[in-house]
Amino acid sequence: MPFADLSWRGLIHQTTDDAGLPGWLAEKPRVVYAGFDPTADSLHAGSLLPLMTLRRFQRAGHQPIALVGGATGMIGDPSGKSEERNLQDLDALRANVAGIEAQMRSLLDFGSPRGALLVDNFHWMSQFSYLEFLRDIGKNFPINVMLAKESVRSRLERPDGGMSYTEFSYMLLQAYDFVYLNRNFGCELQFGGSDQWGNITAGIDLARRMHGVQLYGITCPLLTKSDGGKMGKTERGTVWLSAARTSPYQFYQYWINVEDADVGKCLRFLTELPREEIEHLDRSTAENPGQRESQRRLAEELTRLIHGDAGLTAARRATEIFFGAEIDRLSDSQLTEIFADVPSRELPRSRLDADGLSAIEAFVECGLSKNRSEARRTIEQGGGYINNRRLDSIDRKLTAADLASETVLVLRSGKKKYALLRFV
RNA sequence: GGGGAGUUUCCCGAGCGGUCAAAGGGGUCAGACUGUAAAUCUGAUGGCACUGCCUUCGAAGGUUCGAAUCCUUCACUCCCCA
Repeated sequence: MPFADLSWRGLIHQTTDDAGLPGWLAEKPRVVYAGFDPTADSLHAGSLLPLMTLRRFQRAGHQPIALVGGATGMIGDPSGKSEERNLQDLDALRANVAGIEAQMRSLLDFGSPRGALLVDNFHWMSQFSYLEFLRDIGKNFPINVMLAKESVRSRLERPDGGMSYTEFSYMLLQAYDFVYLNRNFGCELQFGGSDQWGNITAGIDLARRMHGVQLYGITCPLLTKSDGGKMGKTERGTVWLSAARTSPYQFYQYWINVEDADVGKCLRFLTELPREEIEHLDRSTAENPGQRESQRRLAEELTRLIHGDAGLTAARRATEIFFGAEIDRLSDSQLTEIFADVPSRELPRSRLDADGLSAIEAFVECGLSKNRSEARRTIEQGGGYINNRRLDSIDRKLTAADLASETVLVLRSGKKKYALLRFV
């Protein structure tokens, strides 16, 4: 049942047993694992795909294991990476793992009897001595097979090519993870992006050699944008799942702005919307692209999933206001939350007294205009707004009556460049 | 070592004694249109106390009522011949 679901969603790139897997999965609950990199204390948009897939398996009655690579993260997977990773120190890794775990709790059920597990391969990898690892694990890897792996070959073929012995060993570690999870948790299926194929099959080979057991692997296509860029990156950087790093508003906006060409794939890969609804949304995008129904639905689903109903409400409210709704009688805390990403500046409250602060000065003070000439120009051309109300005169003076909340004035230049002035 | 060309406002690039804050293009900023898209169109684009004033055309001096434009020296860049 999950197989058919994964299949129509386009999530199946390769499997180790096309014919057998659907039946094998339907037969009884299985244990599935996918790996995550602990390179930061938060997961990012790119982690959503494997995470959602684990969630699909769990909902279909299987037991998911999320493996964070505390050990492998120290090494770095050479697949598709441009350069060798900086080795991270232990404390940083520990903190990262803790942050990631907290985020996974909202997507996977860790509580019930056969609930999801979160494991860190540092726990078992750090127990090995070098000699033991070579003797027990290393001897099972023929060098010629390792060299033939895509991840290794492509690296060696590059003009600036080459990789360290450490990176070369990466696949042994990931292979052993699979064997370890099989032995200790009965895990029999590994899921990953198509770039993980070599590492997954390495694990399957190792299990067969060491224990004579048959394990399985599924890879999914990489989630890329139609223009070749990486999904989950903006000009301002990575889209994180942590609200502290990427506000719910920014997160929501990222998905709202997904290209028409990519939105169908995102709906299939990242949401749990049923097939009929997604197909309906596809038609809507084709016939009525201006409505952007698909993008709205996508942003809504993902924001709710990651940031909850409260996060979604906040993101929507921020969206309304960012796109021009008049700002009136709000509180400082509401404004601060909505405009969390906007530059702000404090001025003494006395500046609003008497004749008040000229609009031109306000634009310069908050940094929206470099100098008075620029501020004058912007306002003269109809691009100056206070609390989202267009300024109609360059002589406009601002007083306490213009505050949008207790102490805040919201300035805007053009369509969506905002700044705040706080009067304290 | 000899000969030649150049250095202009954010960038490219015109200007070669007054009408030059300096053409044109790019970029940027606003406006219109629009799907929070792309494209397009319009306006603006040294500063300020903004119908006026001040500071800019490699640097410093000089000629002139007046210089980005002429002269001198200096600095840097490029090309050609040795």
